Amino acid sequence: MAEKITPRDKDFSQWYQDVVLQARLADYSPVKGCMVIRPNGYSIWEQIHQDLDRRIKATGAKNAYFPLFIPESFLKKEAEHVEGFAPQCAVVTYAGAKDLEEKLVVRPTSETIINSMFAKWIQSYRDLPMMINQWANVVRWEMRTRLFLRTTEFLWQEGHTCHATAEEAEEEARKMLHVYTDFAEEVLAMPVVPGLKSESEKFAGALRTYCIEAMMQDKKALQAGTSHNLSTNFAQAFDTVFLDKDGQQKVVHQTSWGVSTRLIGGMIMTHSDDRGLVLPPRLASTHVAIVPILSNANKRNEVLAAARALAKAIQETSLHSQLPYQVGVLVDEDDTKQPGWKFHEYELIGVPIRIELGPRDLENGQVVMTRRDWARKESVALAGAPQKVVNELAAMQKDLLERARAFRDQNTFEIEDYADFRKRIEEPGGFFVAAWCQSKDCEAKVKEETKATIRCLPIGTDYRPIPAVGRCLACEGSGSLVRAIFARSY
RNA sequence: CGGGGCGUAGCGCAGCCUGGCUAGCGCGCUUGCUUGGGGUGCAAGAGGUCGUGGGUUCAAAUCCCGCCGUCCCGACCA
Repeated sequence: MAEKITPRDKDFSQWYQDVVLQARLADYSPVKGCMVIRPNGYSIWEQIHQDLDRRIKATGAKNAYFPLFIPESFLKKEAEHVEGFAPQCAVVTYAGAKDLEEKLVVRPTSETIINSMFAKWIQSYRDLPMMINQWANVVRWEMRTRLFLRTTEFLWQEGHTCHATAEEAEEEARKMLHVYTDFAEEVLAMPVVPGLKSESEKFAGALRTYCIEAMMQDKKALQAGTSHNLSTNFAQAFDTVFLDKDGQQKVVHQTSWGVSTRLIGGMIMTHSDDRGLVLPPRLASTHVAIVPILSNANKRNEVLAAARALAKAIQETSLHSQLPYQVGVLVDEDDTKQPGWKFHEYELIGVPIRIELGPRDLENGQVVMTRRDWARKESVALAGAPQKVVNELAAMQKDLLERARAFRDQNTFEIEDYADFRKRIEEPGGFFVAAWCQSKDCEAKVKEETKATIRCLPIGTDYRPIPAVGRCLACEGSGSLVRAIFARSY
């Protein structure tokens, strides 16, 4: 069933696609650029949804749902917004067997339609802050698509908040940046750099955009989440005003923030290897696959009984453990497949821990255990196996993050000389931290000449870009320098 | 929209350059036996309008032209 995986050294992009397809996470649909998420892939999204939803609610946001269709006029109310999104919108012009009086945009994001309701719901400062989140699908007609990373239709979570003051809105945008940073690192085991987008890279309609940027195994960057301070841009366009304590009519200050199914792609490109998917335990639904070795017909029932008892013991032990999830254990009793076949299969789909249990083990009172991110097998006493599983699941979650962080740090370089930069962005590649004079021209020049963009401006404890000394990477000027991460990206 | 590749069995491909015999191979599938601690082995089977339309020719999977589909690279990507 499963073909051999294309070696990564040939073509990372092809390797990535193979992992997605062969681990049966997703397929392309008949509609170009649209993705069918298979059960294997969707269960990962369910874990993300469940965990992140809890974190979002903890900030006070409430879930709601807004329509898929947005009247075209709504989108046009905010000038920068429509300019940024119009080229990639899908628009319904004909429905109910006739041409529509007003065209309907299939939402590329929901700022406008949500603001149309905010304007009705918000009357006084007592209604603030208003914090709404929705889990939904959006459509963006990109020219080029990639499974999970950039699909025509994708699933995401988008939060939209209204606040009485600019300070509160800014605080909210920063708070969500933290939520995303913690989530990416704790759950996806994907280290990220939190920072600010440059003017040219920020969200269309935002005052400023915070983001988290991750490094993939080919050393390219991936934007993994964004949190925008929208200031009053949309509120002014939609007349979202409130009566403040001082009796004055004021415009609300807003934020929006979101992450998408792209996180799944990022997680794959961070951890997986040539044998297939590597799933951080917190994203797995099956954490342990027990493969009973049924070679000996006389011992068959004994082996099966031991395997089932072990599964039960693991689940029970995990209930009393510190693990923040319930451990899923599978006993693979299918005897139309050989053990070797099963080993490959569970590696392909990324089951974190595999246990072999056969007649030989029963005699010795042990099992053979291996972790998906190990190259070795270990013999473990049967009695101690459940605790060992719990320990290794926790350790694997930690190890994956640390390994990815070490990889990123090893491939992040300080750089000053532009000629040197042009050489090294090609080979070996990576993140390049350099001084930037904050001019659009310098940013554009670098992009034009090297295909590298400013992924983000790392921020200090004051959330502002970190001042730099020396000279701008591109123009060698020495005025108003900040540190910027330059990299090629997805 | 540009540049390139590919379309032959469910999947992956060879054959094409240099036209010709019954269109092949691997995996998968079916049946039986065997095997089972890293994708067991053996045997017998099923499965193909060679993407599509036209042209050249005694003869086209193979040569020529159009079209369609698909993938990669680029442009695009809050």
